Amino acid sequence: MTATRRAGSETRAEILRVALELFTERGFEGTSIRDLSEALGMTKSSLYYHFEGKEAIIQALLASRRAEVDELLEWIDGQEPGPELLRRAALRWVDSTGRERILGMRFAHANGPTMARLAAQGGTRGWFDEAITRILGPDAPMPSRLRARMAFDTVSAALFAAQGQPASEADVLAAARAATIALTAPD
Amino acid sequence: MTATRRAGSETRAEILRVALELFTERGFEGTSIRDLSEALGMTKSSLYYHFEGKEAIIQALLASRRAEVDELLEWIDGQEPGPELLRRAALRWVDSTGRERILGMRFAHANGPTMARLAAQGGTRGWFDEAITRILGPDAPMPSRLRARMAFDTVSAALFAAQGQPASEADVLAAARAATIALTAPD
DNA sequence: GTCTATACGAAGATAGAC
DNA sequence: GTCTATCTTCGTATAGAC
Repeated sequence: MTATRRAGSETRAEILRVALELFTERGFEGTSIRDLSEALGMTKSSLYYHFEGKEAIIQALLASRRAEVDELLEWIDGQEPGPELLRRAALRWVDSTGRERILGMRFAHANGPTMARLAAQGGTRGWFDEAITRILGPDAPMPSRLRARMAFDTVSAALFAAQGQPASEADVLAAARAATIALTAPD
Repeated sequence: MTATRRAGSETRAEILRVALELFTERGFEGTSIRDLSEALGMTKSSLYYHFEGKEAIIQALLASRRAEVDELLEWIDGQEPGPELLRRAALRWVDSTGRERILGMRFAHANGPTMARLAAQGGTRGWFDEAITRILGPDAPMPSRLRARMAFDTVSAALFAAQGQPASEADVLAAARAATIALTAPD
């Protein structure tokens, strides 16, 4: 935030990268600090130098995800409201999906209970609720809200559908895009 | 299978019921044998009398899920192939969703890595692949396969979308049904 | 910043009495 | 079938040297 500082915590970034990978593959609870430190080629203790604990790592992971949703919210605020805003917003979200976000989604998917727990305390939950309320208005009926939410979640759904399948990332994103369009078709 | 036996394992069923609940809420890895036995009002040791271990419990849970997919496969085999079979089959699946299956889906969703692990060894993975191959034929391109799979998975997706939302089960099923229809619309 | 060593509790699982 | 120990392993976390 305060511009230039010393280079310093490159290790931190590396830890986060590997943690995201392992937590996604084996789940948060299924990954021990041991596993993580071994994958990083350092000892557990060194890990504790960089992060207060396992919990701090997942929180840091979440924070970087949060930024993307904030960007979406800002974009929505700058748009003209209207019946096609939902599709435009959802497609914008889907089309801006990159490697990191895919990993984040796989992660979220692989860690349902953990995410729910963090949501309960922190403020994870509601990131998208906020977006949907701004698009549909505060009085939209639940079925519409659910359908809108599903239109945003198509990448996650396509990822799920592709599990165990020889599907490329491009296949997944294409399926997601098509689904978003289908789910936001006018009645 | 061999018809009437002594009443016996009513406890087994009770264990499975509670296990499904806890594994779904807290995740498989996040639920200890302790937690489970306490929720059941018995000791860990008693649990071990009924099941060989934690792993055996989850396997039993999976087996009962398997039956429903088999039923779907059989139904598909009895149908006339054609371009609308996908929609009919997917709607049949969605419309036959009951309490138990919803729990099973929440469970699967809450336990991604565990499910993947079981899939790798046992034969979990591929239950739906089989159905989709029978419907679309063995040569269907990947994007079509993914989309078809997503059409079956709408309940799961709607459940995900409804997390943290004051949505009723009816809302969820309605959203799922609408999504299945949208996803199986003819080009 | 990274290491060795270790404390401490919780987890899965078993033995054997009732 | 259910209980009371008890074993062993693994997990998070800390102390303190280098």
